[in-house]
This record gives sequence, structure tokens and C-alpha cells, in this order.
Amino acid sequence: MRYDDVGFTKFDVRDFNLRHTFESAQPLTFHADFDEGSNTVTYESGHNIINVRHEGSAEDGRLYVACSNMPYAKNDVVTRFRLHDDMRKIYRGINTDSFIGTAIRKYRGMRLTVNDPWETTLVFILSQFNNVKRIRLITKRLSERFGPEIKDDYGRPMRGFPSSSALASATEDEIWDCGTGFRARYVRSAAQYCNNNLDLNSLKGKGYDRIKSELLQIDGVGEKVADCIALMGYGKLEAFPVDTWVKRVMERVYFKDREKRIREIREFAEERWGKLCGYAQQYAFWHGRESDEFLP
DNA sequence: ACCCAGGCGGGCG
DNA sequence: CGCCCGCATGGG
Repeated sequence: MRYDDVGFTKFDVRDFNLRHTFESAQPLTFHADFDEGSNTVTYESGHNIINVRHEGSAEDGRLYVACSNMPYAKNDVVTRFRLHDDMRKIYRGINTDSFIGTAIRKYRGMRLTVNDPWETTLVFILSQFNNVKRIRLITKRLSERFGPEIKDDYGRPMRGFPSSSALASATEDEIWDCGTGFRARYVRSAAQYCNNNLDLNSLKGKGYDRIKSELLQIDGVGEKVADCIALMGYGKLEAFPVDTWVKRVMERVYFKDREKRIREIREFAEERWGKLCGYAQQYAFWHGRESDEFLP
């Protein structure tokens, strides 16, 4: 379904910016397309193709949702883009200093997204010792090879995101051929574990600590990746993933450029931003990456 | 050509 | 524990 077809659903959204949300290297980025001209994200969810167009300003705008399965899409958009979040309240909570203040001013409306837990797990396993462009490339190849056949919104066949069961029955060589490199072993073993031993969907609604400890059982998932999955796969705002960027930015801004252990940085963030530190992380991360002020 | 990328597991002291 | 190391591949 497209916008020139009959139906769409409209949401009024305050403090929302689709472009920043899409571009800020979240799981959605890796299997979706964004059209700058029409300010529209097109993505696959549960074998459905969903179109989301954003109009108006970041302060006060509208989302137009189109999908052949509208009941599914409405629910997906609300949860995925966290439309229930009161961003004014969140900004008040994390705006502790001029650094975060600048990030908020620059990227006002950028939302965290809540994505499918398995998709998030796979994407962040691929992310280790890798770059965003290549994560997209590998994700695309895995989808083309192992993803389910679905129809795009022109009725043409395409591939959705590969399930854990599809990858569990693939060989390591087949996964390797998609360009995963040394991560092939992790992808296969994570797929098997999530297919046979751990139902990621059953963790929805559990607490942050429980979710994280379960995720850490997966081969190829460590502290940072587990926090990314907790944050962007389960919506746990208590998570504060510390990657190389966040580490460098945090050291520069809050520790006078002194090297700190990752755990120390995470504890500092939990202390400073409490249950909202996940949002602080996203703004710190993206501002850090996009500003030449924080180059390595 | 070279260097690096949203880390991880394993091995060592 | 904390630290150090190797790791495949494609883009700049």
C-alpha cells in the first residue's frame, strides 16, 4: 500500500524527527530505506511492509502510516517509535549539562526505537569490530539469502529479515559467504541458541537485569551488545551501551580526557541520568559521531 | 597501499 | 579479576 492508495493512519507527534531517528544507526537503519524527498521510512516488520511519512516540524508534526495490514502497522509504529514517550519529560530528565543540551538542541525529536529482539541481536552481533555501512551490507546479504519471501508494496517479491530458525539450519560457510567473516560462528550459534534454548520474545516484559543476564548467555554477545539489545530490542532505558564512541566522548566531556574503564563510565551514567540513561546514551553517541569536535 | 570500524572470547599474569 | 591479543572484510 502506498499513499496514493486509499487508506492511511495519522498520528499527531510532538518532539519527533523521523530523519534523525532513522539515521542515528539504530537497528531500523539496517533493513529499511529512507527517502529524504518525501521524509518517508519504508521497513519490513512481521512480513509486512510499512510506510511512515513524517510531516511538519520536530516540535509539532504528523505521521502518516500506510500498510496493507493496518491493525498490525498501527501497533508496530506506536511501539517501534516509542510514541508514548513524553520527550519533554525525558529531555528535562537528561539535560544535566551543556553537552547533552547541545545534543538535544541539534537532534530534537530523535527517538530510540524498539525493534524485534532477534533482529536486534543479530544486527549487534554483526556490529562488533565493524562499521555501519558494512553491517548494512551484511544484513542485506543475509536477508537475500535466508530471509522469508514477501511482497513489497508494489506486489513484487522481496526478502524479509532472516529468522533465527532459518539461520540455525544454515551452515557456517553459507553464513560466511555473506561477508560476516569471523562473526559467522557467532551468528550460527546465536541463531541455534535462540531457536532451541532461549525464546527472546518471552523476555518481553521482564526486567532489565533479567534480560541482560539471559542475553549474556548467547555466544558472541558481551556487555555492550547485551545493553544494545536491552535498549533497542526491549526498550529498557536503564541500559547504557558503551562503545568506542561513547567511551571517548564521555571521557572527554566528563573525565577531563582521562582513560576510564567501561564499567566506570556506565556507573557514572547510571548515577547521572538514572532510569533514562539509555536516551542520554543515544544523544551522546550520535552527537559525538556527527560532530568533528569529538573525532578520535 | 594502508587504516579502521557501535567488541568479543580466550589466554595470560 | 584486569589486560592484551587476534580477528575477516570492504570502504575511505
